[in-house]
Amino acid sequence: MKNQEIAKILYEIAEYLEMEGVAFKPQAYRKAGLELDTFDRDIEDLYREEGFKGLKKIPGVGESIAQKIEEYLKTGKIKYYEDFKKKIPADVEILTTVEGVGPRKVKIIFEELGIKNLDELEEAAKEGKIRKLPGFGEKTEKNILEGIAFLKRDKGRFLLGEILPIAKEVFAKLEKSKEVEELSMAGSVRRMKDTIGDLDFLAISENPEKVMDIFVSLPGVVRVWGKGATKSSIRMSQGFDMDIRVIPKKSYGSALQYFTGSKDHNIHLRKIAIEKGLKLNEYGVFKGQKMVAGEDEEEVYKVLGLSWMAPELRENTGEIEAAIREAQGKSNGLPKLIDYKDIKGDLHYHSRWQEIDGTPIEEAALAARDFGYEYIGISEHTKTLKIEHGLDEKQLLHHISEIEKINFRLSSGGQLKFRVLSGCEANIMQDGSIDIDDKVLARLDYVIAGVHSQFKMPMEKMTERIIKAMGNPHVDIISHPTGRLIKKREEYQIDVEKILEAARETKTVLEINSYPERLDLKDVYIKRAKEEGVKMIINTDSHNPSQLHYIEYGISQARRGWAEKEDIINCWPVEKLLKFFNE
DNA sequence: GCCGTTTTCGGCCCGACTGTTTTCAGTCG
Repeated sequence: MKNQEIAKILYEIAEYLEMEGVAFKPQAYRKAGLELDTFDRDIEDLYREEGFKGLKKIPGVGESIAQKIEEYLKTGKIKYYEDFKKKIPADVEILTTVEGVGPRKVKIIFEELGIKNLDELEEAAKEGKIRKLPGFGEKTEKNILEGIAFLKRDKGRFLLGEILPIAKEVFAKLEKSKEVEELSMAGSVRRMKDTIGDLDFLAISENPEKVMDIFVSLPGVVRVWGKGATKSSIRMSQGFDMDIRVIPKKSYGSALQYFTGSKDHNIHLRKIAIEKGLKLNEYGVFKGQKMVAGEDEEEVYKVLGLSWMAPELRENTGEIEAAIREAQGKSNGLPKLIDYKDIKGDLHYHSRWQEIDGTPIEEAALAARDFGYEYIGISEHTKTLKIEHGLDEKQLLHHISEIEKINFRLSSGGQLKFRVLSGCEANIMQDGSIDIDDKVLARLDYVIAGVHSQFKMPMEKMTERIIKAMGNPHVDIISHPTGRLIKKREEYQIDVEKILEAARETKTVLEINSYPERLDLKDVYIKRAKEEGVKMIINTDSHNPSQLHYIEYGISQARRGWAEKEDIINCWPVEKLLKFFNE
């Protein structure tokens, strides 16, 4: 589809227009780009069938942008855009990712020094050339160098699983202070996004300056970016930034709403406020001079005609419309999201057969019981995954009998209602076959299958491969279905829609893997799976008991994907689960 | 450049902070 190609060009035109200091046009191009990016029809089909008039039906696309899209579809180029590139041949997209550098600054550094990319910018900054430019100074130059170093090191974002534990620690420390009356996390960490740029905290305090003092002297602070009366910003030793704002009590709810975002959610919400003759900002909802809501987040949504919704939903992907329907008592309102306490067991646990880092089955079972679960499934790797000491058929049969013994031991005395299930995580071979004999698969309580080799197959082949595995009657679950490793490895090339269709037909469950660098399925696919009626399971892929808590990350992604309790099969009791697998 | 039950012109989300300037532009969230 050319939708994304054209969207990208529209975004870039927006940046160029911003460089020129043109008002309002950048927003228009950005809006059209966003609409095209998320448009569910192939733009070429649309143009073929409905022509120029069809293009103008896309929201945000009018006469002028439609002409440019038409030009691209006919010639593969847009002259307006090519002219910009010729005039300013700098990589705007990359350069503006540097903290403190926006389109206007890119224009200046290009026109004065001919800088086109990050390396050239870094060199010029090191040579002290940047500080001499109009509107720049020593500090800006230093910030640019630090910004580039940061980008090079971490690409600017951190895994939810890296950040959340630290966030909770900092939260506990700040909360203990007498000066802090009320404290919340905000931003992407409150929305539980899979990666986090920085951490945002909001507080109520009689003594904001003291809170700022405490904040900038937290352990682990390596730099103070700024310290104002109500806002401070710091860099932590782990490399990420944290912000705090002290908010007046009467505005706390609207500030929480505002700083939780997402940005797109907020823009949409503000437009609704305007339509109602209200003004929404971080200080409250106002009718003229009069404040009509602000202290309580739920009230802020209510006066705008919406029901309150969980932060995980706030991505402007339909939750606002759903919250309006909810508030009006209509059907098709907000989803009743799976709760963080709804999971009854974990079916993806690797134990001692791996020898390297696994722990024995019984230890895992007791840990899972203490974690509050009713069951745990031990799913060892299988034989073709040599590096993980995968089990062969004979060892799998031994695995089953050992689990039977453990279940017997755990239930003797009769007081313990806990069950260990025997499973495996078998390999989907290149041709879609499973590396373990069907007769042995049939003896297990359940079978997970996953792709662990040959990741770089063409889309058609990879899709076929996984669909064939789902067709095996013994395969119940597909683990980490897209294979992504956040910041490390792209998804496999697969046709997600076809996979969903096959999963529904074969009643195969798709895993939501909670491992911090996986979170696979990701939120948008979870939402699609739910819409298609495909069942999912949230597993941790733990290799020892201390990883069982990863389940929180998986649940958060499920919530971001609008999943409800009935969509997730490990919210079920064990009998229902086993019956489902047997069918 | 787009849009419209405030409709074909006039408005578009908006406030805080930094670093530069000497009253404010640029960037960020």
